[in-house]
Amino acid sequence: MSEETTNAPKAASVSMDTIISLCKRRGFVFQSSEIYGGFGSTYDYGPLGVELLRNVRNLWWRAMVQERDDVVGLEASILGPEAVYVTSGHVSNFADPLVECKGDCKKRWRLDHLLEGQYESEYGPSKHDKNGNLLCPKCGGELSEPRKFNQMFKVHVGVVEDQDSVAYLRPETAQGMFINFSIIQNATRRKLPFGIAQIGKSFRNEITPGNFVFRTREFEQAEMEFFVRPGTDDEWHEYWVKERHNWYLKYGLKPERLRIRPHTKEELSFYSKATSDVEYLFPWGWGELEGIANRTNYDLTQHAKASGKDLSYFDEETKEHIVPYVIEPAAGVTRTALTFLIDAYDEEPDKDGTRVVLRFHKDIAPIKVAILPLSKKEPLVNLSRQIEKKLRKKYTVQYDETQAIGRRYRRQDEIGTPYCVTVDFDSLTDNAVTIRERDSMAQIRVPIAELMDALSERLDDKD
RNA sequence: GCGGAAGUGGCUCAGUGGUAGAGCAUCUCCUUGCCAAGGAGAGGGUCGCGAGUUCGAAUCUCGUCUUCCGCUCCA
Repeated sequence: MSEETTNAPKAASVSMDTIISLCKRRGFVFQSSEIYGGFGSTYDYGPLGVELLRNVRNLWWRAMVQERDDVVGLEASILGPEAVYVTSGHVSNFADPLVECKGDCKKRWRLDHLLEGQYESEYGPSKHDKNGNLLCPKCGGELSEPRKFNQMFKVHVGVVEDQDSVAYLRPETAQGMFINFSIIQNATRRKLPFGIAQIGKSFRNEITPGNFVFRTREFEQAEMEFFVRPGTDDEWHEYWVKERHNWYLKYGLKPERLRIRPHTKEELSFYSKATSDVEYLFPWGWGELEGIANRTNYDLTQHAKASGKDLSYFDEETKEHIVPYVIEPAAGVTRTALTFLIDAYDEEPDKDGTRVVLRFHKDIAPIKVAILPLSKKEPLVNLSRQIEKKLRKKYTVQYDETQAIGRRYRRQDEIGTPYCVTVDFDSLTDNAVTIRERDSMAQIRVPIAELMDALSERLDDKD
């Protein structure tokens, strides 16, 4: 399944420092709580960043829900009772017991993996001291007491401290779909196969967040649980892997920087029968954009057992109760937005400098059109403002009148605006303006009366 | 969390004991000006935060927060 090419694919040559700097300078995304010294692993999205995120969400929602008859939406709560996450397995499985080498190498090991001998292939048979205690597989050093790293955020609900109850911030949006499966199935009268989709924030107390917004403790997921008949799950799994791969291609990610990678047995999650990742070649290497997992009937079965509620599906044709299998495409919204940014980044040599362009797909671009009067003199400004007002009803627009026109084009290039509309002195007499295209820098003259149609032809989907 | 490196205006960086500089960016005015950096001017930092040493600290010490690279984990 993974696409091996003869030429090794090349990651974007842009450095993360460049991306991080651009993101802050132009108001895409930046460190949160900066005036207090910054707060680890949290980021705030500025004016351009929110538009970018919104585009990612909307395009995902359109493809996954609105354009399909077999998927419906959901927005479940972020707070959940302990029972949900005990049942889902997250309370026990999301707490990795780790031991640390107190010797020279200071490496950390997962105790469970150590006990199962998972490191033996690399480091040889397990080492023990004379009392039979395990030693560091690498250097033979003494190991620390195991410590648990629970990756879920535990919160306390209730105003009276000693009577509060434990709740968790969801570590994935998926559980909302499972625990509401029957309600939604009844409400929408959907027959198998059908899916429930949700976009929202999830929280994981990652041991090591990093790579800018790639791995953060608070992140946004776009997940869909697709319920199918047992026995058809493998086909559907394959279907959704292709479907999701194509989605990224459609919005312009470079094919050679995308690949599908099936998980090995060892790395499968506790709930998964098979998982394939859509991976992107980031500046720091391959990283997961989206995981498409076959979660089997694990979650519905567990929740049915724990809650005592029947979560099966009754098939009218065969007159039997089925616990559906689940195929789950789970994408990261924030991660996807970052990927579009990195992938779109381009520098081209210029007279004596560089032109920085974000070559966003038109649907991804935060700003669609910029209105630029050639001069700040009236009546150019007035005319430009009139055009701006009209375009704002349909598109995200920026108006800019400061400094030289060439510089303003560059500013728009740097934030990936596909089109600039320039109003000049001729516009006053010929009632026409210039549309300048980002990638080719080509210009065409169109009558103001036809401007909206001309832009629509370029920016809107044609059916 | 552990090991290593770092934290000076929006960005990149200089300044290593005497109360902060540069380039770029930003803003204003001039320039009838179509692909950046022409002219004149302006705003902006107390040097991550806290404490200590000192007559005096961005510059030394300690603590703390944050970032980056590894270990681990995942959308």
